[in-house]
Amino acid sequence: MDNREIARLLSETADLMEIAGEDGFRIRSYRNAAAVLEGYPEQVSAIIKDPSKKVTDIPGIGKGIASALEEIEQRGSFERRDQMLELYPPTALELLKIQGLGPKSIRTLFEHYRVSTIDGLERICREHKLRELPRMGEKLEEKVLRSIAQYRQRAGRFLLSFAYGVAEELSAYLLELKGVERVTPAGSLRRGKETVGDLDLLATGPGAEAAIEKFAAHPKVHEVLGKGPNKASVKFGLEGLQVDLRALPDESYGAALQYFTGSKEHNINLRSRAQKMGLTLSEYSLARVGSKEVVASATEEDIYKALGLHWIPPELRENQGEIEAAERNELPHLVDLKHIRGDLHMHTTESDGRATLDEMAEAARELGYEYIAITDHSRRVTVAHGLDARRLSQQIAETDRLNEKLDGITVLKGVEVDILADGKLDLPDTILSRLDIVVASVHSHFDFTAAAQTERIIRAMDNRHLSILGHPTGRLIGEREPYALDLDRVIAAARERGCFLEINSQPERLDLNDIHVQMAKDNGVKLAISTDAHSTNSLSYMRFGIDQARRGRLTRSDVINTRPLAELRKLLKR
DNA sequence: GCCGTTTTCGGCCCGACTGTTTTCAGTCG
Repeated sequence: MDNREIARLLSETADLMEIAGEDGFRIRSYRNAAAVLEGYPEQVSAIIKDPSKKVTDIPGIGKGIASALEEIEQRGSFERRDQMLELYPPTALELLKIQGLGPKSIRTLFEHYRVSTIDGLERICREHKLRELPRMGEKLEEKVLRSIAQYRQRAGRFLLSFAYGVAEELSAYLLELKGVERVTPAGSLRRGKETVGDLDLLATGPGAEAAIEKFAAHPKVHEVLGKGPNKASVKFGLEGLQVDLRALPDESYGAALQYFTGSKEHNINLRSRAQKMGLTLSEYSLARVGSKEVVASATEEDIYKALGLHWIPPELRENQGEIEAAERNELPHLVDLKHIRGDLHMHTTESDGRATLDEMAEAARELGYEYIAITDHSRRVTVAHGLDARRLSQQIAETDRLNEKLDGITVLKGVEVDILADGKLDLPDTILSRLDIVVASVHSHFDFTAAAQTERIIRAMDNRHLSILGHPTGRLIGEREPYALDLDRVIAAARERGCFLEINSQPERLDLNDIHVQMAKDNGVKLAISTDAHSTNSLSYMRFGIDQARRGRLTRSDVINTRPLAELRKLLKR
């Protein structure tokens, strides 16, 4: 079992322990261990097998969890988890996803009504029986019903980052076979959608058919939905992501890649275009109607070219005018990961990050960045141990010292300052004025009306120290809806004031989304693509922000952190 | 359950808000 799956077992157990009402600190230990393992560079299973190493050397892993890890390695579970699952069915964990319900309420619900499923919960609410429980009432019933509806809408979708991880793991696994030359993800993953329903992989080479067998035999495949000589479809991992693998001859690789990348609407449009030209487009080839002579099939470029089009980047294939733009050679030159010169939003151990200032700077230097900005939380976010003016002032001094000894990268002084309920910023101007960059974000009062929330944010932007509005809609994919906001007004206000908007690359945030990104661009507002990293590992989230930016049609010049440092500094002055 | 130590037990980021209550538990971040 890999670290990610182990982390999942630990954090699920922690959730169940919370429902069972166990000691909070013990629960925190399990959560902490899960978080550490998720980002740990070395596989736990390898450490266990290596007699010269100890899992207890991993910070956050002591004797207790070490023995749980050994048990997991041997039999895929551990005693405490089994005990918990005897008390509460695993479906109870799903209830934690419903806003307004926490572990205590779930326990009460289970004790009174034996309810542990979403369907059961919905019935209890509809029958007005939730309000009969202690400390619950009518408003909670309504809130829960709303939340259940939202939960159902998003069920069955997986975060882009998760699908990327599975695609990489399976590609590496299949490429071990001699004769497998290429394994390429298609579908919504290739289009960079923020969530994907299933994963499509294409394999080519003389050994591609053997890859189908190897694929179905992967240790993490727990159900084979179908398998033939050229295609297999499976449920993968504990999470049950559906993965389809297709073996293809080299000569039809381009046609297949085009076909399976979609979107469906893009392909329909493309096929009707082919028809008008006396051609027919399928997953095997672009061919002449009648003679069946193949016109193009080996590469996507050949196919688009034969249809009189420039090649269209996958992120644009949504039938939103991209085919017409390709015909007129008016496709935007999309921003690319390699254009990014720095990262403008990240945290350190001073607030809720896991790495120190020095470690973050070093990791960024290894990524080849020219600059980064350190933006720890401000004091209002007490849970994150936010900085007050005094501590921020110390960090400024420390950053100055670091810059003197650092070679090849510049660390910009910054903060992620909280936008308070009234639109004021959480730190005085006297300290903000000493910074290179101020990211300002909303972390509270998500329930304001759209008018009030919009006013609040625009008032924050009135502060001339504000450089970038962080994660502007506050959504968490699969967990929390964006707050009500008049984004048109926010964008207009940003343009008038010379503020920038953020694309937050955290896989569950990714806001602004593609539509909003394009709105900003169309209204002349530039964006920053930032990772909001809380560890050195998560600096790599940049790719997800880039995907979102590309879907929003951004070019290099639309993105401020593609600029050299001197230019960026000029842009940051208001 | 982990960590760190004045080495064997005490501390572990906690404040704001909400809906339910009559004084606060539970949720959220």
